[in-house]
Amino acid sequence: MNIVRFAPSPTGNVHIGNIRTAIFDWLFARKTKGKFLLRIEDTDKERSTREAIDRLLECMEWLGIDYDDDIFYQSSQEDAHRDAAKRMMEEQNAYYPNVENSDLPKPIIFRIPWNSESYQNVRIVGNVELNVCADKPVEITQGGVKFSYLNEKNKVVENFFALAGYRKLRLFGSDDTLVFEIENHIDEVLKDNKNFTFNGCKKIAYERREVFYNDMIKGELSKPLDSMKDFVILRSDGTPVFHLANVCDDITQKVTHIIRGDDHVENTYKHIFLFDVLHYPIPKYAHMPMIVNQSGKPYSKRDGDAFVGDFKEKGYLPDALFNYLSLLGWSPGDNREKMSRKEMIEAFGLDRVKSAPAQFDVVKLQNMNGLYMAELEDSAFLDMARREASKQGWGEAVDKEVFEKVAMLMKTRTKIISQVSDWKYFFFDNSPLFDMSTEYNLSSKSFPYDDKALKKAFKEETFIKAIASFRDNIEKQQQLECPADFEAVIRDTEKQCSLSEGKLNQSLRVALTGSTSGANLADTMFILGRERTCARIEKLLTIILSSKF
RNA sequence: GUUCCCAUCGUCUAGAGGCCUAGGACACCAGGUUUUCAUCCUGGUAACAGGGGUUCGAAUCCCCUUGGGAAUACCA
Repeated sequence: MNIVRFAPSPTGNVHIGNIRTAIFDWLFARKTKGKFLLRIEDTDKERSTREAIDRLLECMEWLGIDYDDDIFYQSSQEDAHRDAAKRMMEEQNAYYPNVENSDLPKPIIFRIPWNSESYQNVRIVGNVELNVCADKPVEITQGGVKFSYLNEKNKVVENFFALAGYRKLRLFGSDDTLVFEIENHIDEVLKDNKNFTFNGCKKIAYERREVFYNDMIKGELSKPLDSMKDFVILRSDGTPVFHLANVCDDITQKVTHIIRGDDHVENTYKHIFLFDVLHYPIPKYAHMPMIVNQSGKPYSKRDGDAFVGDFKEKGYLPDALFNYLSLLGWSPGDNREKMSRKEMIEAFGLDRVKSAPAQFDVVKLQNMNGLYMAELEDSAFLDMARREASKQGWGEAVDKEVFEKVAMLMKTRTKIISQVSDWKYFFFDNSPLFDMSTEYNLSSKSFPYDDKALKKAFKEETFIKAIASFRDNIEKQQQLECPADFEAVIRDTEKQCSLSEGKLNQSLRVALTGSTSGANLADTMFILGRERTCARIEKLLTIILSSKF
């Protein structure tokens, strides 16, 4: 059975990059009928908080990302981590660093294994010869090989990488004589902790090897061993560092597939050795592309906008966010975009995940959200709208029944619930342009005109005259008891002004709402009523005739 | 500095050597929206980063360049 895990560290707010990783892990687990485990990596006690954990859990629940088994807290595993480090020491896969002042507590450092020709993930790639700077010493210690060489730009580059990167290392003096052969002295370095320093060396030669693995998303990836360093696994205070804890826990939790962000590929090369040394088969790896923000930069926890909870706060629907995020770096391969969980699970596969980073686009998210909004039950939508209007500070001020009517009219064209602020033109007449003297001092405007729409709608004088006639007709009209009555007046006015049917719609809409899109015009007028309809037209005429636009 | 990764419209993407005059979605622009009325409709602009190969044929394979990103911690 496949076992995957989502392993966030609760040191801040979960951002969309994190949660997108969780989504892919979850999708993979559900698709393959495996397990999706949640592990909280709280070993950084300074920065981990209970609050962050609670918020994370809340976000996951909101998005419907359910996990199997109990939550696994990494902090509960410290003994296991220390044991593992101890075992590595015993098996000489780890060591204490050489330091002058030996009274201080020492960390434990993991050694990239010297003897790794039997490792399935290590291979020889060729022989290397480098001209070293003779005026700089070549040092060989437990920690690795240190020397300096001249790069292509003739700059001195200092090199210090793990011992394991230098199998068959040979050092040559200025007269090309062999001064040192590492294979003859390796036990002295490894076991007796002996150091070698050579001055005046001219050339260094060794066999280059590399670690490699097959990434389920990115294909075969590799890294030369002479670009890797030994690394600390247990701090001098006895606490485990990320690499150790992470790998130990994956072993404890029997994780089979590690699906995580791109920023971990480099760690993978280290972890492969750790798994090996701990005698555990290397899991399958899949590294997902990062999500970048509007300016094309990677999201960090500092990006306030990216906190998942904020999307909830702003009124996004969880299914919409989930759906949108799943489409960042993955696609089902056909033209489907809006998909149910079931469809996504069925279509999901790591082989279809891209390896290029994806930019987060709020506008498209909003559109996706609108698709989900339209599917909401009327009552659920109404509840959301009421809450939102209250939150915006005007919900209590309006008639409940009218509000309900408006909500039903606007439901299918609401992309995100905060757009209920656009409905204010149904209720209020005050705005910079529409100063109808009502007491209305809310911070946001009720309905400023769309300038472009205004110009377009009244480009021709006919329309100015026509809406004036319409106002006259409405004032005269006895029967105005349903939207159809308004509709009839619109049609009559069109005839009267020799306009073809429907031609007057746009101008009237702009006059009444300030915008080119909205609910059905007659419905809108019916809700506004005779008085306000006339008053708005009157006001607009004043504006136009005084050439304010 | 070193190592590694990435590159199709503004954005998300389709693309497995010939179905590509490069498809879809969002955004944008232009029109239209009386009827049975909205997840409004119709149309349009817009991309294979550049240069070399390989091949009868390249968005697709190889190399180089450029540009972006990551890692290089006693953070995770």
